[in-house]
Amino acid sequence: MSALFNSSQYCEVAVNFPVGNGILTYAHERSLEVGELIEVPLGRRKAKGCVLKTNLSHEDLSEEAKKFELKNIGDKIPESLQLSQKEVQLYQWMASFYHYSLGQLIFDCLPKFLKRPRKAEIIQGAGAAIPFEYTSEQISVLSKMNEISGNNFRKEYLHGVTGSGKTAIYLNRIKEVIDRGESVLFLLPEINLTPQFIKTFSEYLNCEVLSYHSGVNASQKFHIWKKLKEDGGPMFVMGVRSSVFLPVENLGLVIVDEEHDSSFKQSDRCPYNGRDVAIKKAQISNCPIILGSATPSLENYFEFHEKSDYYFRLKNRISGAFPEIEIVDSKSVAPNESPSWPLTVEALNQIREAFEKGEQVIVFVSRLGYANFIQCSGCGYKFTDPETDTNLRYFKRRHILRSSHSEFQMPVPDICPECGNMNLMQLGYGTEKVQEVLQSIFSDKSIGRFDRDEIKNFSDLNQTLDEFEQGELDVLVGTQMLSKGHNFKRVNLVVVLGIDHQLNFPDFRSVERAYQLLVQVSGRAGRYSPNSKVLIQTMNPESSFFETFKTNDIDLFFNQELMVREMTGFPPYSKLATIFFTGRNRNQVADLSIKVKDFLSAVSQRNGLEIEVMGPAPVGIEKRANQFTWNIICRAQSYQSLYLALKKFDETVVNNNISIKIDLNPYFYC
DNA sequence: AGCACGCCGACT
DNA sequence: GTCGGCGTGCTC
Repeated sequence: MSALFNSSQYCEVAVNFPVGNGILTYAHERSLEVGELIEVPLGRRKAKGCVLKTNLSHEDLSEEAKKFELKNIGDKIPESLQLSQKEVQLYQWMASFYHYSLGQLIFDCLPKFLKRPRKAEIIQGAGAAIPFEYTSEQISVLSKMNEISGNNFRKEYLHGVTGSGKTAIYLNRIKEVIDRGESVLFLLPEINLTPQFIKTFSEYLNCEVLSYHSGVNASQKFHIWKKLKEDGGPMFVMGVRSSVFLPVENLGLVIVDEEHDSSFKQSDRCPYNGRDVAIKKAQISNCPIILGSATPSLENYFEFHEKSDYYFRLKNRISGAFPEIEIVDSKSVAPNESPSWPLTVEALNQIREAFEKGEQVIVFVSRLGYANFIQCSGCGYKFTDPETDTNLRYFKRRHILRSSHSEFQMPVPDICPECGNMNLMQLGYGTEKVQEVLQSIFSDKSIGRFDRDEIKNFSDLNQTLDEFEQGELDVLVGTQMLSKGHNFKRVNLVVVLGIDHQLNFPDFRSVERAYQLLVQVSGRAGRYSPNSKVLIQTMNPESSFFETFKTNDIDLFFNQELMVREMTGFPPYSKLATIFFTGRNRNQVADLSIKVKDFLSAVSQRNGLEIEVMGPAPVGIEKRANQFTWNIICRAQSYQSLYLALKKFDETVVNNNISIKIDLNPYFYC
């Protein structure tokens, strides 16, 4: 150690604050390691930080850093963890890709540090032999997978229709990695992380199995992090989006199931996509990643289909058959004229027939509650949420009006507060209404509901699924929650209501989403029968969308949709980024949006980046808790040009009382 | 994001 | 006279 003179050493620290990239320079005397979590002085307070570079000399510093009288770092954060080189690398990539403060990102992703964390449940897998036979199609896919040499990073895609046995393929691949002593990270949407699913894996894997989801509390989460840091033994970790940050050592395989699912996209804080971060994580760990789905995202279909050697396909169901698709014109049933509304006569007849055959029925409805909103027939007054100005949804059993966009709720009023009229109309329908209608028509049957309103936790979920399994329920009326994974033995009729809402949603992905939803919902019918049906009610039965859907040919759909995207210039033929501006003063928000638009257009022009900047415009819910939000949308041919322009923007645009958020690869286009 | 400074309204 | 409202500005 050269202790002569005041030859201080310096370090770069990613500090948990939202300005720029969040990286600041400090002096340090004690020895420091990259990835250490420390406290640093920031203005008149202390902030948390993560060490990025150590032992820098004065010459190593940037001109910017030299202008400051650099302060000394503080102590190590007590009870904290230390990040590995690979973790730091992943966060650095994310911060740069998503244009987000590195320090803030790290502390957003890490668990809360606690003195005495409560133990989380870790299951010891039984390692039983797989008792079922693989089909010839599964064997063929597995042998093609085995032909690929090496355990290095590569992106694989497993595209298998619903009921084709993707899980068995995963299981085979996972077993192989565990047997060689490495760990596996398996990401999936929360609604698919069912107890049944966890049980399946723990039965056949000969290692510790742990799951990470919203039901795991902060204390248990920290315990899991510590356990993973200390124990490099083979482990099977399955979890939701945020599990991608778990410090799994000796990672040998990453799987992202239901890759297309919107729940991999985070919308608040750093708006990352867990699937894309998982790809980067696999790359950093130099191991393969498998993306899987019955309904690939168009972006990934475009990337893999007929382009990749690692695109694998299962086209047949293990048992049962694909359901017949019947499109029914719902214009025949007018609201409030028929007691069966919103169900058509055709739907009711087929439900009755299913009952006569001793079968069960699933009715899919796109919305919750009893009515979408309540309106006064006298003066047209609508009951709205004071926070967001959106219509309040009517929940009959709870006797409340509730907002879908905030916590606001109120008792159902008897009279119109504007004109005193007592005739308040209920408009639109949701799951609760459909349940009531079915119950009144089939009074000797038992109609259950399966939505966020009714199913609040694992135990509700298990109970309702058990009741359905046992035949105590004849019908399940449900939302998206019903569309994934479940394997019902006696369901050969699925009725779909409200798909028009999905199709008419003003977003370039609305058709893709509607298609994915229909495929997933259809996947619940005919898992064990050659004769099953999906009945779809729509106001546009002649639409070519349904013609395509009826063919059961997903390649046909994808090719049509790709043509539309190419003509309109949307992803995968372009890359998008949305920039949000939020502030209390509407004019300032609008002015800054315009300034930034002009700035980005000029940057693009000057550097030949060919970026199209659309907007600005207020967002769907412009005013929220007294804050206004506007956005602009940037469209480019490549990530590179988008990156360059947004980097210039980060470096140049300074704002004081308007907060700015960049959403790269936004999921919603509005 | 915090946190302090600073300049105007109404309270013991 | 001072307590406190939240606009403005800065953080290695």
